[in-house]
Amino acid sequence: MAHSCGCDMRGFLSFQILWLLSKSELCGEELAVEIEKRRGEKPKPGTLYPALKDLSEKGLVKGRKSGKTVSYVLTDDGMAAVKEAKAYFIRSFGDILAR
Amino acid sequence: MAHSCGCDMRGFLSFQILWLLSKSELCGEELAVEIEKRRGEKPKPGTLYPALKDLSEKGLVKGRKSGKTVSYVLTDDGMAAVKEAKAYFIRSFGDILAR
DNA sequence: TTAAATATATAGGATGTCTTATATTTATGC
DNA sequence: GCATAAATATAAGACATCCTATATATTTAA
Repeated sequence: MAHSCGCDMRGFLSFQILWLLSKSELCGEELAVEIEKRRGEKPKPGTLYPALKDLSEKGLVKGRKSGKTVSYVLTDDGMAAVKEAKAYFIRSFGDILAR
Repeated sequence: MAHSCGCDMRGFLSFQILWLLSKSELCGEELAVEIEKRRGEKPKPGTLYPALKDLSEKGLVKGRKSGKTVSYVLTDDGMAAVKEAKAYFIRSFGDILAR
C-alpha cells in the first residue's frame, strides 16, 4: 500500500481487520474493499490473506468456507482482543483526531 | 513496546514523533515521555533514536544539540509530511475513534 | 577529580506489513 | 466440457518497528 508522504504509514492491518469483523461478518474480498475505502488502496492478496491466516492460527477469527468465498467472524478471544486493542489505540492516538 | 492483546499493535512511531514535534520542540527523552503517556510504555533508546535518525536523514526533522540533549523541530518538508500523514491517518482509522 | 546519572547512539535479531509473482479452487459463460 | 474470471493462497524479499545489549558524551553529586 504505497503512500506518498515522507514517513512510513504501515501498521495496524490485523487490528483493522479485527475491528471491521467486529462490525460485520466479511469475506477476504469484502475486507479488502472496506480497507480500500479507508486507506485509498486495496491490500494485495499477498498482504491480506497471510494476515487472515495468522489471525486464524491465533484463534482470533474463524473462517467458514461457503462456495468461492471464506466468511470470517470473530471468536470470543477475537472479541476480547479487539476490545482491548481499541482501548490501546484510542489511548495512543486519540489526541491526533481531537479537534 | 510489549502489549498484551492478541494482535500486533506496532506502527506509526515515525508519524507519532512527527505529530508530537508539530505541537512543540522536544528532545529525544521528552519524546519518549510523551509516547509513554499515550502507549503506556516508553520506547527503548534502540527504538526511538534510530527512528529520529531516519527522520533526520529524510530531512523531515532537524536536531539542534544543546548540552546533554538534542532538540528536534520539524523542517518545512516535515510540516508538509505530518499534514498529509494526519489526513491519511484520519481517513484510515477515524471511524475507529468515532463515538 | 572521580563516580553516578542522564541523554544519546549503534549493533544485531525478531516480527508484521508491505511488495511482486505464481498457484489453486470454485463459479460463470460460451 | 472448456476457458475465463473471481477468490483464496503461498513464496521470497524489503523495510519500519520493536527488542536486548552495549557504548559514548555530558551533567551532576560526592
